[in-house]
Amino acid sequence: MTSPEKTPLPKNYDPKAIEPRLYAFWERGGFFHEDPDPARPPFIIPMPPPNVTGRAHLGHGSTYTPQDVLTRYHRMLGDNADWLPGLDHAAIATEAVLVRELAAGGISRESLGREQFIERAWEWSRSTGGTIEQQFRTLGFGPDWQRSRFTMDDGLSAAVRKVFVALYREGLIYRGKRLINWDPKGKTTVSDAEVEHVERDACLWHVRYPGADGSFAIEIATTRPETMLGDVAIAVHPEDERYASLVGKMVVLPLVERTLPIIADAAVDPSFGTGAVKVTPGHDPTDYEIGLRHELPMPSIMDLDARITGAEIDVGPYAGLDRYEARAQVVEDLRTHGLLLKEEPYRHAVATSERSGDVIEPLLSLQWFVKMKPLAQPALQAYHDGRLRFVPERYGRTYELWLENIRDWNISRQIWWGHQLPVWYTPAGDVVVAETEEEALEIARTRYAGAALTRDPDTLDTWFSSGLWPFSILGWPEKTLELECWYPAQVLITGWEIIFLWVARMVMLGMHFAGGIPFPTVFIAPLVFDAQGRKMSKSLGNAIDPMDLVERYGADAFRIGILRQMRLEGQEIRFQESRCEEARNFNNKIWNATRYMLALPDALPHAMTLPKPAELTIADRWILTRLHDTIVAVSQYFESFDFGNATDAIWRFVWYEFCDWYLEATKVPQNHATRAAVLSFVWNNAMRVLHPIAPFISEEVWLALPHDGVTIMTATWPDHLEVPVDREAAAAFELHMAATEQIRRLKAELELPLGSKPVTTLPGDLMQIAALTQYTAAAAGATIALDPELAGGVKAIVVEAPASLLLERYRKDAIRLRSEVERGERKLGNEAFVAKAAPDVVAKEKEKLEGYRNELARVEAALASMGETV
RNA sequence: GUGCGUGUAGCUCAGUGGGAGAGCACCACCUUGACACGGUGGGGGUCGUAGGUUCAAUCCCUACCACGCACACCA
Repeated sequence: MTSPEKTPLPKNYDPKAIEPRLYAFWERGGFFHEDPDPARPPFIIPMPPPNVTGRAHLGHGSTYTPQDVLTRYHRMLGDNADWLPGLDHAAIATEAVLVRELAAGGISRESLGREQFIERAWEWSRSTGGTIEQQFRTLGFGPDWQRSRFTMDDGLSAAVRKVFVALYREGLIYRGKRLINWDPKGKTTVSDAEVEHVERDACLWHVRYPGADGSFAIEIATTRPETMLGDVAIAVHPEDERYASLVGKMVVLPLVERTLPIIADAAVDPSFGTGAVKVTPGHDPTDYEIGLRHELPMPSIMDLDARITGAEIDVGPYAGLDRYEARAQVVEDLRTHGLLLKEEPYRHAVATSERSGDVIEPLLSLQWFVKMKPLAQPALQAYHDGRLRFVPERYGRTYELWLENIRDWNISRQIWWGHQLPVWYTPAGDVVVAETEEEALEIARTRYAGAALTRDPDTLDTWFSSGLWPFSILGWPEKTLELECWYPAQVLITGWEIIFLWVARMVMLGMHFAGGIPFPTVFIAPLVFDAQGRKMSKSLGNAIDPMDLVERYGADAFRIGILRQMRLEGQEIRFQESRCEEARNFNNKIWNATRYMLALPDALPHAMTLPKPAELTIADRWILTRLHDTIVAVSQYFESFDFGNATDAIWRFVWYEFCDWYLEATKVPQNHATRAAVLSFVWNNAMRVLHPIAPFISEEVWLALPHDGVTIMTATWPDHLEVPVDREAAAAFELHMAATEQIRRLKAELELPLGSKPVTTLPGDLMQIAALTQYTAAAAGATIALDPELAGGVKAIVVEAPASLLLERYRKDAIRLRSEVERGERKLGNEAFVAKAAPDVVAKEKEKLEGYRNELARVEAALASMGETV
């Protein structure tokens, strides 16, 4: 391959001029696309499908960039690598947007009708759904777009129905009246996993319940006085002596004058409040459990609008009031009756809907559930026997704990956008579950001798369909080649906040239906917060749009910036935009190093042609050795998901080793003969190592230099075995580096004048140091000279300068060296140390002491010669 | 309440049982065959506190303090 034409490149790297062009080139070339190939090891990552309504945010930076990095890395390794993208229909979020839009036009969901509503939802999904995928392209993410799936696709919907019917027939899906989490704002149930307990300031009211026989009264404490309308008992702890004599007696429920029994139940904490609690099984999870144990009635006093209703039990004058109005009214009436004993400020965790933010209302309702224990068992087993592991490991505990305490999953939602339950009812109320309406009719005819069926209006929890993701996107239940080759995937990458909602459910459903764990490894990426550790949110105004960052610094800089902030054990990133700016500077550095190479008079030879080993200089050998080590390190960091260290390793190599030292060394005449070949070789390899992290600039540079192939995307991952290593030469060069730094320091401290004429009388290797330090012969009465006797291993630098300048320097050195010598002597004088420490540690200590003593002797001699008493 | 994580330079964070590190910020100097989105040099930390193990602790153990997070039916 010939050297590309040497056209001058602009001085600053301009990502905007390059990134869109390269992305289009990749997509047009079909480089992201892959077909199953049983002959090669698979590397599959199912992309967590972003909400169809969503937009890219910084969280995608920390969770999706690693997926792109690993996919690109494994593609270069030659694996059958594919990153499978898609979109989630985001039932509640989408429905909420549409309902809001309709309301703005004065239309209700019901007046529009289900069919129309769903048509709108489809339109809306189609029109906005492209946004996030386009944004992902801007970020350089390269999933296999041709395989993109949507959770409402025909195929995926069929899988959903199949799974539902199968679970129902196995008895793992059932319908029942249970206490569920009602979201009054979203007008739907939500699962336990979608309920968030938020600390809020509230009030604890102490209320007096008079005894029915008038001989006593009992005081209870509650945060929800309005629910007392649904009270069915008072409960105390069985061993609470204060109330032992009252158990079995009756009290009168204030305001509505119902008599309630006093019961004993261990769920009551005697130390809290008064030790006596009101029991409202229809509106509180604890009370519901107590109600079940004691076979208490469970009246509902609230409807789906969270208004008080007297439909099931007498609620006095409160019927029709909103729950908060009712609370205020009840409190006021209690006060009027003298039954309110105390009001104290109280801070506690309130159950809140993650989606709508509204306070959850526990309600008794007839809903559909998945029986989780039988599904959880194998999923736990897989974790325990190591088939499934988490990185970092501690997240496995989270997974384990949840599965051990798992409760049944409420899957029916009262919204329209989503997978409608494949459930029909006969006029008599018989339940028919089938994959299609035809099948349902058939069942109804044969089993119930009727054909009039009404379909259940509810839809499934969004997470039900995403729980099938790793296999539904591969064509399940059809026996496809994809399923055969690409299931299970190799890794799943996501944030810890959806370990329960999504990860655990994929494991359970995958094991149950697809024949095994969906992925052996789950990498939990850190979540992104602002620099103060606060969650990024629109309302706080601290949210950073990744598109803005790309605009300012380029996609590569965004990726590098966020990857460098990822630490293996970290659970959060306190995002600093400055990291992206630094990364932009880094890219500019790469760009200019490339410009330097292209501007050299030497033609850059083919990238894989190195000079004969004997011809390589120590600078060449050093940078090649460092390249070798960098390839090994980055590969290992990728394999262990340590993206922060991987990026740092490349950064160090490119900037501090290649640019700061090697490029400078190529300006020294003794390195001229070999530099073009070594530069070409090293830079070609470095770009390939960089590519998974910074796909654009690595491609642009790689294409600009001698290379094989059409795109770096399909180039091979550098093989460290092809990079010559010479540790001895590398160590020698490092001595030169140390000497160079020493001289620079002296020059800076002594403020010696700069010049441009290199000294030519120094022996071979020292020339290099002289050149790197811009060393010049005597000027203004000062000279720095290298001790030529020490050429093999530079250890001392002779400085001649005006005594006044040197004196201070030597005094400082003497102080430092004396303390070092003292430290060493003390350590070696400690018999226990010499006797018990490892021999090599002792030997090293002796060597160090010796070195310091020699140096000190030199300095003291110099001081003495200047008339200083030492 | 239980569990987990974190506390190292002004900031964000690496790191190791044997002389404390990086980037940014700061100070000084420098336009040297690419880069001022640059180069060179420098100042700055009792490694949260108190004990313990060890010849040796920033690192291991214990307790405590501070912060963050998850789980939990304290109404």
